Amino acid sequence: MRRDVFQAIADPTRREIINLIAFKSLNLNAISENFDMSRSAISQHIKILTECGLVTIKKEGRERFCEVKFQKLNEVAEWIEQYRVFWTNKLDALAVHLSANELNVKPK
Amino acid sequence: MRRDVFQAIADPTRREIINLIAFKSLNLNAISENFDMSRSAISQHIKILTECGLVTIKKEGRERFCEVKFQKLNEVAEWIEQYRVFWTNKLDALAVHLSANELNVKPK
DNA sequence: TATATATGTAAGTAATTACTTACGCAATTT
DNA sequence: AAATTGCGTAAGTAATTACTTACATATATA
Repeated sequence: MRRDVFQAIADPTRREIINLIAFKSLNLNAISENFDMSRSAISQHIKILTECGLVTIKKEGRERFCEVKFQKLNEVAEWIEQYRVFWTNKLDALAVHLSANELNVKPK
Repeated sequence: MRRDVFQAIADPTRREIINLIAFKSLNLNAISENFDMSRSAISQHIKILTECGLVTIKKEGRERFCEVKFQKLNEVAEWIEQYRVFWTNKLDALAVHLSANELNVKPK
């Protein structure tokens, strides 16, 4: 069972969940109130998010508050950032990139 | 059928394909030589990548050369960048972010 | 022209995904 | 103590995914 951040954020519901709890930790019921699906479905999405480390849960009595571990997004950010020079017009950045990588531009 | 960039890059094989053709446009056979799966499977991955706009195909005789349209990655980059301030230590950046958004920090 | 090459696609399949309802359990409230 | 609340999870299901093999088509080569 693959459980990586790329797969976790592939689902639009899970991205919405992250948006929702980005600024404010919420418990599970509060999260599911924002969606047109069962609490159980949300619970299962949260499970996937915690399994890949994107969300952590803090128990408070019978409630579970979910919060985002943003640094996990860095895995995705880094993968994308290596290509940013190709879609911006900053050719200076490309030059920096190339020299930083000592012109080792061969893939694989 | 969902066909967005988030879903396209969720698959590790497709990310490898992008890595492979990032610096050098390759035809389909050249791409599949790098993988332990059938040419047909790679062809289907390429189809998904083209359907979401991440890859375009240029015909040359009987060959089809695949190249990455990097700016499509911007959709993902932007979604992630909004959270970058939360995982870097740059609190100045956070301040800038907050003021830039006029302190409208409520999700949804 | 016959053959080889490069590719697309249909059909089939096993595994995975994204849900649902039902149930159980722990914590809280009455 | 009994009822309510918050949550996790099992089981079932329909749709999707990631492959496979087989076949069709267009282009290039002998």
